[in-house]
Amino acid sequence: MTTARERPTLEAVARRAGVSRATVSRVVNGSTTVAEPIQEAVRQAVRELGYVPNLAARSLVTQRTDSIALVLPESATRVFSDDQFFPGIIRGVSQELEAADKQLVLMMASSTASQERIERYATGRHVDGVMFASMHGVDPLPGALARMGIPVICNGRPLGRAAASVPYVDVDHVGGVTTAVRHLLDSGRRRIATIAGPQDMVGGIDRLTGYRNALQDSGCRSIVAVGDFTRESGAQAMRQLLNDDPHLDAVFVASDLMAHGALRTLREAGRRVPDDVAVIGFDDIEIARYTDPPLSTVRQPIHEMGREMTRQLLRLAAGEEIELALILPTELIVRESS
Amino acid sequence: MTTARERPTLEAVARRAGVSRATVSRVVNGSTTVAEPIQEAVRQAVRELGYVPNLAARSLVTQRTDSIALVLPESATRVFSDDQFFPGIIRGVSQELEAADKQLVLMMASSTASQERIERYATGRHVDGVMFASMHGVDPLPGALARMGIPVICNGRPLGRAAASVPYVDVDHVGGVTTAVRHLLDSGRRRIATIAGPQDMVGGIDRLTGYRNALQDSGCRSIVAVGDFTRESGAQAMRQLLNDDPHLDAVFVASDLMAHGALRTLREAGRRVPDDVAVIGFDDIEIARYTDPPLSTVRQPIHEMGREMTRQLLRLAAGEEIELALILPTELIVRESS
DNA sequence: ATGAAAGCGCTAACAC
DNA sequence: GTGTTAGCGCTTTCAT
Repeated sequence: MTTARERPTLEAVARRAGVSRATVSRVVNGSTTVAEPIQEAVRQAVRELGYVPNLAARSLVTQRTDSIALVLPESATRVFSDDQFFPGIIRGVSQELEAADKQLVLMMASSTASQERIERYATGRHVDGVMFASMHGVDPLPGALARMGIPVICNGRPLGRAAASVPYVDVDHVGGVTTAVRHLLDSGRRRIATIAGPQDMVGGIDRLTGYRNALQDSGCRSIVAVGDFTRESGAQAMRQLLNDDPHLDAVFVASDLMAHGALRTLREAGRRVPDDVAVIGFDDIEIARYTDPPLSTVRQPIHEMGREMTRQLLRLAAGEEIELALILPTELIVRESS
Repeated sequence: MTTARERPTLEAVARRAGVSRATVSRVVNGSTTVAEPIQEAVRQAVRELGYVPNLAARSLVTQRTDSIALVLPESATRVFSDDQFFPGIIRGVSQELEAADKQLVLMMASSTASQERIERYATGRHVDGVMFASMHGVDPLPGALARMGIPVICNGRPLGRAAASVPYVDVDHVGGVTTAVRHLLDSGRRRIATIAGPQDMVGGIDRLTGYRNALQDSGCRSIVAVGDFTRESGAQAMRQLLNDDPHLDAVFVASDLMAHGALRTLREAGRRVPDDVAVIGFDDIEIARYTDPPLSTVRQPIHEMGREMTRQLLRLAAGEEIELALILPTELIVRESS
């Protein structure tokens, strides 16, 4: 049943239609310089034989594959958690790729083995370009691929040397956080803590930097706990902060998911939000509108970032020059608690 | 920076090492019939030139690509929701593929355009085989690919004609549900309702069949509401059931996520679980252990199903014969409420 | 053990 | 407009 039945080639179609291979190729690829009756004859032969072009052969000569990889250096468990970052990026990417009629190839890589397989896959020219998102630490792969002449773009400024050579799309973490912390200062808060994100990810690092910058000018001291962007880590970090400074009156949390966990801890500890403690998150995920009280947050355009990243990569793959960095704006969303 | 710098070919490596292309090919592919000093010379040339084999050229001659597609005919939003089915399957698939050193290519297809792109991709021999999961309605693609001689396997019995020709891996929905409903009957319940899954998916259909079968022998009448496997639809369906029969004393819910929603509705309606209404779900997702009360459920081995499906596909791709259907057992998990 | 040579199926000049 | 031809980069007999 699955005997790889002889599949018809261009040659076979050409014979059947009584034309040359070149003509069949033209028709298949939609060239207009073929007489209508011949086009029809070819199409019929294609139909009768069930001909489908062999992509390997095609890309061997065209040097294109019309597919693009999105690499997520995360475990499947993490990618499919309730962190809305991943679906946001993927939807943005899919949308642009669909418009360009390119195929998305999604690759997750947690183990070293899978990283190597991805490297082979990309350097072997299986894809026309590679996008990276949710990167951790100093990843050598983007730089390595770029050096081999493969179009590469990162979501989030890459850490390490790659930052200077691999183009990226990111949001203005520092600006957004600064605005948020200033807002807290302006509303009279003085003991402003933060729950930072993982310090091996650029989002985690930059948002902590933003917090520190904003406080520096104010004379307030910084109070820091670190989470890993999960809800549970937010709850845990909040407990630690309350322990470190029971009198804190505000907290900036580097992700809404962590902020959600932090709200739970605050409630358990009998603190009223925002009366006793003001909370501002980051991401503007759906759930932020439904927490009690609704969460003020810094909105970052994740979906737009996915789209923009894709557009940039396609330009790169088309041989155009692009900017090294494209930074999208963030926006403080203040939600009055009811 | 992204000038697709001339990439070295076998030819170049051969010249540099002073051997023939054939010898380089042998070394690169790990043939043992090459003298050690020559092997070393070749490896050095490969290193110096940064040679990477062109996969398109290779698969043109070998007729293999060493990559396998997993097609999910769902939107990204759905795939990345909190339905734990997707990560379970994907983890199982990844694990087996990794062991076989094959690359996973994940493809989501909601629109017609993306379905066509996937068809081109697979028929164009970009992958050595295709797996389908979470299928809706009668999907012609699996059968079409199989007819072209492409190894195909489905997760869940395909609906329509494909059921007879495309091999699949599924769990024993009917058996599991029957056991569950019998358990309710045995514990004295007589007004047993069900919240069914979507009736365009085999899981939804078969679980409803199981429910009907089990009731048929008992003389109890069936009370049915239909959801779409989401939590919200479960809450909604439960409201309808309570409306249809305020005196129902049990409900079998076709997924734990819907059961979670149903529990909420029951609580809101002032029904005690399990005293007033017994609830049994399906899936045994993590959250079932933490609901109030903990949820009895039918466990299906999703991760194992992903692994088994992959193993079967790899056998198929290797030219072996496989069974048309492989059905994994389900198991009733009874959780005593505290 | 190594090399020569024949393709794999397709596209793209270049002729006509 | 259509056909002829020369590869794309690799593997794999078949000689040696």
